[in-house]
Amino acid sequence: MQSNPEILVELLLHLGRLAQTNMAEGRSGELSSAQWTALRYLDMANAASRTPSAFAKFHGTTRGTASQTIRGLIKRGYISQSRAADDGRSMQLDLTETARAIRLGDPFEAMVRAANNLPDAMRCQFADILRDMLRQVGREKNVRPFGNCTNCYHMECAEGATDEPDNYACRISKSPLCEADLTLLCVNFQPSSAPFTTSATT
Amino acid sequence: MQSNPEILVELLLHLGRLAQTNMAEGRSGELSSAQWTALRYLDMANAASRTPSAFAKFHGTTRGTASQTIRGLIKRGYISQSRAADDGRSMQLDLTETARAIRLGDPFEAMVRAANNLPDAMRCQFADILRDMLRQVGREKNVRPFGNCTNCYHMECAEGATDEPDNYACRISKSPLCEADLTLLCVNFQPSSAPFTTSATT
DNA sequence: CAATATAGTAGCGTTTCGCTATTATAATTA
DNA sequence: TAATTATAATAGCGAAACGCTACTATATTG
Repeated sequence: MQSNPEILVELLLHLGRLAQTNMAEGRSGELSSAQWTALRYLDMANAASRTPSAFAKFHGTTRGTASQTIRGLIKRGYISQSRAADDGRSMQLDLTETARAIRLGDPFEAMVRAANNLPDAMRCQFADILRDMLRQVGREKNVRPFGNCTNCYHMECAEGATDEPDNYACRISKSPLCEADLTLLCVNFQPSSAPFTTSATT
Repeated sequence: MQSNPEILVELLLHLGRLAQTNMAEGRSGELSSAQWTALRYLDMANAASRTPSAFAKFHGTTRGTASQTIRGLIKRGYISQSRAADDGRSMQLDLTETARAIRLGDPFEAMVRAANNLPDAMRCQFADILRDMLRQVGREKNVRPFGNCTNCYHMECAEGATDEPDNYACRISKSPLCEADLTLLCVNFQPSSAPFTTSATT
């Protein structure tokens, strides 16, 4: 009935606020909104993207702030930190088992349940619309999108390829991709259809 | 294609973050995210709801924080403050003309443009889904919904009513409603179908 | 008229976040 | 190979946001 775009966006923001706050406990003893976001991100990102810098890009903040957010999680034992194998500057971040356990208490889960209650078709369309808007807003604000290998410009098929996942490789990391990698977020993602113009390099 | 609910919610949060930050200017000289939200809220709310307390409820924060957010806007001349006519404790907040002018620079407008680009039917469905999820999450987190008179439990028709808007009245404010009021957000909103159980009274 | 509830605000401390170095490692080039 | 430039991470500082606890003023209720 109502299709006023301003109200629509306000609804979306309202939902976003609601998803990040846990009314019950006044944030006491719990993690901050930024820290929950970091945990979720690290759970969704491939190895090359589990670094403070990549999270900073994802979260739209500075490396300094990201580093600080992560420090708190390390102190609490939710993240383990190690030097990256291929790049001595990078820190490799990984969720600990404790972190996976508390993920269930993420205030964001209430919204996951709500999304699960939607009929399948509606949920698919919902996701499509969100992706479309994200693309539009991202272009306007010069923010690089995140995505996974399945439709990434940098993915290539080995010659004489069959459908075996082992036959896929990434031109950036110069390494073959295992099946699990294909669905994980990657900081190097480039939409295969329309390569992104990196005009805004900070 | 993908309908993983977790990714869907993450998309939504990502979009919300993007909508609230202006990448160009490093937040300098501009308003905070909370302050933009206050300006938008005050522009959408009816007179009875343009108070610090009502905004605090809407924004999911405390009266103290809301008061502080608003203080900054008053200092900058974006909000005028006066005693409410019917309740001597309440402060009546109103946007100034200056505020309406700068509303155009709200980082949130990029998303309004994106929403506007959606086909009409899709935008309507999008809004419906958002409302549905808001209802679900709100119920789970015990947050009262905001809405307008059009489907509010407290609205009543005068006897022998025609379709003239003058014939509507609000049982809470005990006053007739002018046409403009009908579409504005109200802190006293109660869904007409399923009255909300106010079990969580702070 | 007394007791209780609500609206708003001030003040304090904590936390978050952005910004500016600074250090360490990679990549590039002379 | 040596020098230069770029990138990753972090420390430290300051500003701002936020929650919490009074406290005052006005309404409402018994």
